Parts: sequence; structure tokens; C-alpha cells
Amino acid sequence: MSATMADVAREAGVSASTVSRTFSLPETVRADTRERVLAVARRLDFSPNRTASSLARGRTGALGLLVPDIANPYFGEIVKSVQRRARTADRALFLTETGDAHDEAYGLAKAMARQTDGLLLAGPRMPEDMLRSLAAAGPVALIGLHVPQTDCAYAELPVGMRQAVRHLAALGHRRIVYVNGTRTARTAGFRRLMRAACDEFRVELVEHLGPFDLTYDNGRAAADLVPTSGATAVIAHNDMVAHGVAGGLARQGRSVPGDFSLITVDDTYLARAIHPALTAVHVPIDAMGAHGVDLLLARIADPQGPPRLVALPTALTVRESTGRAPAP
Amino acid sequence: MSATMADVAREAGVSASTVSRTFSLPETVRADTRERVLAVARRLDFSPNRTASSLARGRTGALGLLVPDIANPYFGEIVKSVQRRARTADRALFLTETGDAHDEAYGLAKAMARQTDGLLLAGPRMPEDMLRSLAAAGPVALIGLHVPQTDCAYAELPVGMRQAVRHLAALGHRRIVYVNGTRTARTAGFRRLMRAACDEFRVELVEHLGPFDLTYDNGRAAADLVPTSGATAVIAHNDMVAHGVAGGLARQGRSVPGDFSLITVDDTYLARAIHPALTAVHVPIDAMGAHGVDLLLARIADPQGPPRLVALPTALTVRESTGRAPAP
DNA sequence: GTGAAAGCGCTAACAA
DNA sequence: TTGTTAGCGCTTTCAC
Repeated sequence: MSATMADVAREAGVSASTVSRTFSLPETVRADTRERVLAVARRLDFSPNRTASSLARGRTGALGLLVPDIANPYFGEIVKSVQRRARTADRALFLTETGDAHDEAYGLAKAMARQTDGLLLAGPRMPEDMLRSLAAAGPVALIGLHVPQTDCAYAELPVGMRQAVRHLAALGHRRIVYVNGTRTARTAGFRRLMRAACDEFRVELVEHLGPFDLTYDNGRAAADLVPTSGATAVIAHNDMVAHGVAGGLARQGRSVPGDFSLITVDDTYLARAIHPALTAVHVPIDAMGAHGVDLLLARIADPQGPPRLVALPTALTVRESTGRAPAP
Repeated sequence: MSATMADVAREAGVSASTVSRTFSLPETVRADTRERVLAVARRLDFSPNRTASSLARGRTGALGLLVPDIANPYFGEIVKSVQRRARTADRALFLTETGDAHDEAYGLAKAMARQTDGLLLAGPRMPEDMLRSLAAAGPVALIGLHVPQTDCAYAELPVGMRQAVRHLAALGHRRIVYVNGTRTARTAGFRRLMRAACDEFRVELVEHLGPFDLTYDNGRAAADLVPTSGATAVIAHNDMVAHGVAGGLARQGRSVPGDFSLITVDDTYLARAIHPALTAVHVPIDAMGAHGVDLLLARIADPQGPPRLVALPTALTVRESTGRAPAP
């Protein structure tokens, strides 16, 4: 089909090695022969066959990204930033959606590891030992999650969460509902955080831990429980859920922030794309994706190096969904 | 590092070819030797090296997907369905975000074509001749777009659009605004459609063709133009824009559907995820993605076959954002 | 600075 | 049914 290095070599009157060097180590070949080779290559519309190169080199040049749910805007934005960073590093990106099942995700990761130089796991719903086993088998970096002894880029939530609770306390809220999720890795730490922050600011915490996957519909369902809880403010675990809570409250005819204040965590474009715009604990998704790629590339370059953690800052962004607590 | 076919062959007392066949054409090797080979393979934790296989076979087993904007829910849902279908076909998926620049998208497509067996272009913002040139160079299928002489899976919008206008006409709306976008391939056909439908139902059409990229913010800006247009209903080109229009109207203190009715096109989860839920021309995104993959696989299997078009049905889904026109 | 030669790990005739 | 043999297209010592 398409021209090979041998073809170019013949036409240019050099050996295949020289053609190869022209493309992978240009500075090692004399300028004029290089030009000659490139001219022929251009004429023959030649470009190196990546597959052959991968085989010879022993690495593919590709990275693999696994996300639980592509359509979730949080992961959508992660995919976006990872893909962008990968491209600037001249790496192709394999994408796989894992869903929520541990074993399947593990199998998919294993399979993908074979065709890539390294794996990026975003918000993996996997027990730590599986993650460790993957990391032991090849280069792996985690995004949005903190697992000791593993390369990860994650958001430092305590600061932002504390600001959120302080903000509500300052507005006179004395009792808040926290709409949590199940099954995600950050859930546990999250609860502890909320408790600590609420204790510090003397706010009473009501948890809604139902079997909530972090979906719009579950947020909507959670909204029905809010008015009977005695709380005047809600903190939702992520934007999808917050969106559902907002929709549910609106449907009940409740006003935000008139009747209830609402704070979300993550701050994807969804948080700005509803009315009222949501006050949010901003998570630097973009930076997390980019740092994830960097960590992975570093790990690929030096498989033995010590694990690195990159903690990105979070902060409260106040918008329209929070206001003074209604008079009792 | 990891075991090779030669290793397995030696241990199992067979030739490398037999090991190869055991994995790629199992039925051609006798049951007992197959078992023996598989046992050894398991013991050695062997699995075939895809890169080597790709090189020998002359195909990679991977598909490439290009989308303009991953974070846009419309494309997010397409990526999701494509990735799912690709997996059931046992194909890995390369993902690239192209952005809006024609030439860059073209270059990225060319590059990706080299490492895949075929390309899926979703909603490409590219002139037809570029698309044709790509299709001439290798297997290509289009998603969400109808280009003659090319394999495409697209939504048949006339039906749904006509229903939308009829719906508004029946509710007493006599003048509607259409918030269009620039630069996308479907724009032109869309305008014609709207005109035809509006003529049929004796509705006056106001077009807002500003330099609108299809973003939330532009929808918001468009909303400011709505009240002065004299229209009582709005049709938005996609969910992002519709979302922005809804947000903008809410901010102005206008009620939907009390003051203005609003219809969106695409019907991603966004359409349901705001209050009021949006009446929408439903586009079967999932089916489009799946059919796109099937078209591509068929094209890969038979590069010479005639081009195939798959037109998926659209239909109006009435929700809460449309109601009777306000009395003049 | 350039060329010759030996692979990288697997596949696919062709023979046996 | 299985083995032998010759690549797939590129990279990389090692000489020159």
C-alpha cells in the first residue's frame, strides 16, 4: 500500500537505517542527506508505520484512559483534559468506559495495559488491592483519588469543604443535609470531612446515605427528603446530584436560595448551567487530568522512582444558590 | 518481560504456529493439544502481543473516533455508545478531540488513520471535500451527518422538526425564534427545514443567526434577544444552547412556558435535567453511535461495497417547557 | 555519518 | 492436524 522505509531508502540512495534515523534521531544524520531523505519521503507520501515501530521499540506510544462513565460531565471534562495533554506529549489515547463492576473494570484495565505504555484510571470504583495489583503490573496513575504508594493527582477537598460549611454557618444555617453517594472511593473520607467541618462551625449534620448512585434522578429523589429533615441547606456530593436536587426542589415549588441553600462539589459547567447558578466547591478537573498524564509519563520514564502525589487546591465559589437561612 | 509464543510452544512441546492458531483459530487445532497449550499459557500468564499481531496481520484491530468537543453532552453520549459497541465487537477505541479548526481536524484524522483500521467522525466540522478525501484514503463512517456517497448514520430531522412546529402552532404560537448555530454541517439543511415547516403551519419564523457557537453562554446571550423579537416560542439548535436560553430567560424573570415556550433539539440528559424539563426533538444518539460502528466495520470488511446511509427516526417528546401562547 | 545484519513477536502460506 | 519458513516494517547494535 503505502511506502516503506525501504522504498524511501532505495529512492534516496541510502540505507534503511538512515531513513529510520532521519525520523527518530534527525540530529544524528548529516543535514544534506537528511534533506534528501525527507524530500523523497514527502514525494512518496511516506510516514513511518507506528505498529512496526512499536514492535521494534517495545513500546506503543499510546496511553490508556479508563473512566466509569463517559457521559458524566465530571469524567467528560477529565477525558477532555487528559486527551489534550496526551496530544501535546504526542501520545495517542485509548479510551475505555468501565462501568461500576469491579472485576470487569479490572479485566478491561488488564487488557488495555497490553496495548499501551501506561494506564490512567479516573475515579476508579475499584478496591485498593486491585489498584495496587494493576500498578504493580505496569505504569499506572490515578486521577481524582488518593491511594497511598501510588501516583495520583487529586483534589484536596478539606479546604473547600470547610469553606462551604463555614459559608453556610455564616449565613445562619444551623442544620444541613449532606447528599452522599455510595460506592465511590472518596465517600468515606468525605463523610469524615463533613463531620469535622460541621463540628467546627457548630452546624448539625444530617446525612442522606440512601443507595444513591450519583445520578440526576437520585438527586431528585433526595430532594423529596430535604423538607422533612429540618435542614435549611444542602451539600451535594457532585454536580449531577446537585442538579437533581435543584430540579426536585423546583418541582416542589421550593425556592433556592429562598427556602433552601444548595452547594455542589466538583463545579463542572453544569454548576453554572442552571438557574440559579450553583455555589460550588471548585475542583480543578483540568489540572487533575493534566497532572495525571504527567505523572504517568514520569512513571513510564522511570518505573522505579518513588510514588508521587499531586494535591490540587479546592476552593468555594459563591454563586446564587446560597443565601441567608429563612427565619424559623 | 512477558512470555512469548515461542516460550509457550517450547513448554507445550508444539510449534509456535500451533500456539498462534490456538489463539486465533482455535477450531483448527485438535482439542487436546489446544488444552495443553492453553494450560501452559495460563501457567506462564501469556497473552498474545497485539502489536506483533497487528504488524503481521496488517491491521491494528482498533478504531479511531474523532469528536469536536468531548465535554459537550451530545458528543459525550456518542462517545459512550460508540465505545460500547466497539467493545462488543472486540475493538479498541482511539479517541481524539478535534476542536473546530478544519485543517487541524484533518491532520488529526490523517494521523489517526495510520494507527487504526478505520475512522469514525462524529459531527465533523469539515468541508465535504475534506471528508471525501479522508474517506478515499481509508475506511470512514460519519455519525450525525449526511454526506452523499459516504457511509453515515444520521438522524432524520424533518419529521421531528415538523412535529415541533406543528406542536407550537397548535398551542397558538404565531411567531417563533430559531436559535441556530454557525459552522456546523447541519446548519444549512436545518434552516431550510425550519422554513418549510413554518410555512406549512403558517408560523412566522425569526432567525437568530448571530455568530453562535453552540454553547451555553451563547444560548444565554440569545435569550436577551428573544423578548424584543415579538416571538412567543423558541426552538434551539441543541441542548447546550437551549439550556442557555432557559437560563437567560429565567434570569430575566420570564417564565417558561408561561411567557415563552422552548423546544430543544437532540434531547441529551440535559433536556430532562433542568426545570422545567424541556420539550425536545429527540435524536437517537445511542443508535447513531452503534450504527456508525457497524457501518465502519462493514466498510473495513468490504472496502469496495456501495456506500450505505442509515437514517434514524426523530420524534417530538413533549415535556414541560411548551404551553399555550400568552394572550397578546 | 552511514550501512549491514539481526531481531521485535506474531501470522500465513505451504509442506508434510 | 501440525511444523517449517519467510516475512510484516522498523530499530539498533556494531562495524566501517
